[in-house]
Amino acid sequence: MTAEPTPTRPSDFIRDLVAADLAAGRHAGIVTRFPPEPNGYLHLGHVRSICLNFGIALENNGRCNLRFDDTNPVKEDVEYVEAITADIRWLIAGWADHCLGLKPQGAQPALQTVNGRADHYLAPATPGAATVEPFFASDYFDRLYAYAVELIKRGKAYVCDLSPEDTEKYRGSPELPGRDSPFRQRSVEENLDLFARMQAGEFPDGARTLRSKIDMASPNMWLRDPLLYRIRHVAHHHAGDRWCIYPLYDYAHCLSDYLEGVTHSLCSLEFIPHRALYDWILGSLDLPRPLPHQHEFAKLLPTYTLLSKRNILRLVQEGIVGGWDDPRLPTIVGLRRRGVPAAALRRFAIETGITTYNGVTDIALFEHVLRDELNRAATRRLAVLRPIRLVLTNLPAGEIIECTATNNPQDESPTTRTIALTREVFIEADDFAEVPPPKFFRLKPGGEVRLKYACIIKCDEIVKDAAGAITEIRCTAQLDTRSGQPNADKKVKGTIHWVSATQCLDAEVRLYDRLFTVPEPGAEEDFLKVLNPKSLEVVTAKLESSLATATPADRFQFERLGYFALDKDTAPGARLTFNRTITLKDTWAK
RNA sequence: UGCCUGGUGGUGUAAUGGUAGCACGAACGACUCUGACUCGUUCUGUCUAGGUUCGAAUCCUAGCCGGGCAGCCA
Repeated sequence: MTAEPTPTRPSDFIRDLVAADLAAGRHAGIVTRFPPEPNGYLHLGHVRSICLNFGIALENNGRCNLRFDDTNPVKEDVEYVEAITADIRWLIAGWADHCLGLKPQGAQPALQTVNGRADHYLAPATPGAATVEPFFASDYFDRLYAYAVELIKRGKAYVCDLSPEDTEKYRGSPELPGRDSPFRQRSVEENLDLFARMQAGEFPDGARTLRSKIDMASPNMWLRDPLLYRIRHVAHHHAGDRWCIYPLYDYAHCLSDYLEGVTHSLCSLEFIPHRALYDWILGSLDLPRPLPHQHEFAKLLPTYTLLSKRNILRLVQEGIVGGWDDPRLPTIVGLRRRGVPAAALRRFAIETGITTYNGVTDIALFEHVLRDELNRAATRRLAVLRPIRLVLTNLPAGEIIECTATNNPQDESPTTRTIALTREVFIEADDFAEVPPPKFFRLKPGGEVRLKYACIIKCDEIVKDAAGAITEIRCTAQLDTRSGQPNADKKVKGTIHWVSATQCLDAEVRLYDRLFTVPEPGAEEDFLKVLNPKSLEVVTAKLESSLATATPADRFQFERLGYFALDKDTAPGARLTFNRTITLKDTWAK
């Protein structure tokens, strides 16, 4: 008997719970959902939720609906709908694309009969359907309205005329019970009439609300007759101008889940007190299908970054970064522009696990998976960020020595390319020291070093300008140490990268670093005071000429420096612009 | 003085009454035509006190400490 190869399928308390529900026959299949509000961009913190929801769908042959939780038109915009949809597609591409739940364009929940009772259900689009779109909570406004009428008829909801200020006063505080609204005992007929008139636009914003009738003395604040509907005389980005009353999150969310046949509604820890309300609303209606259930897990909070929309917005608005897709930002668009592969984001989310404990995750773990992904995938190239001229005095000008370079040593059968060694080359300024510190393996006066893929050179002379700055290093090339030559196996302690001074490209290279200098900038009194002044440095680098054909999809390792990707600022035919995604690990303490 | 949650190395997690393990990190070493990768060694942990039990991170009691809850936001 041979052992089964054990796939590293994640296990956590939510997956256990899903498995248990399946085993108990509570659901025919698994449906999860990812419910962003279209009022900002997705960021690193969302990745855990996306990977959890899509991962569970994937592992159970289910689906994960992309649903916009768009119940607050004053904060939302179609711009975000499109950006978020694109981010999700990119993030799950090649992994869980087939689990992405979408619906036929314009589809609404359909009436059906279940066990002799009327019911509504919105089926997903069949795979490969021509015109599809995400789900929208706002597509359920008619249904939600009908459910609200039903709640009123059952004596479980009422129209309240209290002002926002009075509503707050009547609610009490966590230590003190609230008081019943003076409008709590209105008759069903009056409630029905008033609710219809709210919908008809007879009252101004804030004049009335529809509230659930639960328990104003509940120790759970979210059970003190929470609001179901408020009046907002504004048009909606998706639903148009048909409505002037809009449902609140708690009311819309559980019912949206139900209408879509969601089985497991996964959200973050702060919604724990809302769970009782989620269950109350669904339980107060006569719904024939199995009810969805809410389960909570801890948000992802990486160090050295800021995740809240408000804080990211401030960085954008104050011009500290260049926009929502600035590569220093933890937004998905920013990360993507920086060159981070989606697979690295997924691994980070999966490897940090799922728990109910709110902690911080060392960003070093992200950097580790990022380097690991890139190490496997990136094509090696030579580039010099801070060039210094080096002359091989025993090579005639104009002579070109072809050297063979490996494209990726991590490949099983690595391919190679040819690079040109010429009399004049550039090396990294850091790789030469006139007065070397201890254990300096690189080039120094009288010292030897290998030019990677070429030969060993010896430093004979330093040329300086009037100010004493080094302008040129003069060396002798030991051509018999090239690969295939008799002395190819000669050992030297250091190997450095280089590019031909005559066969190279100029490029703008943007060197990014962490945006903040402290692990938890969000805990500072003012995070602007802990900004890393060196989060971006722009240099003009010298690249080997094969990089001329780089495309945005390529991932490169500039040897001994780090991983780089072409930036979208690169205009066709113009000078190349590269972003540094992450440096190579550097264990040589400087 | 309310209710809801939660506490395992520096960090993230596993162990579901039976050897406290894994990963990141850090330190040192080996290898190296990338001071990368890889490999090896080492480092640090069950919040506290009682109890149940042959046996407790796990169950019970009490305490300590942390997070959350009073938007017509989600």
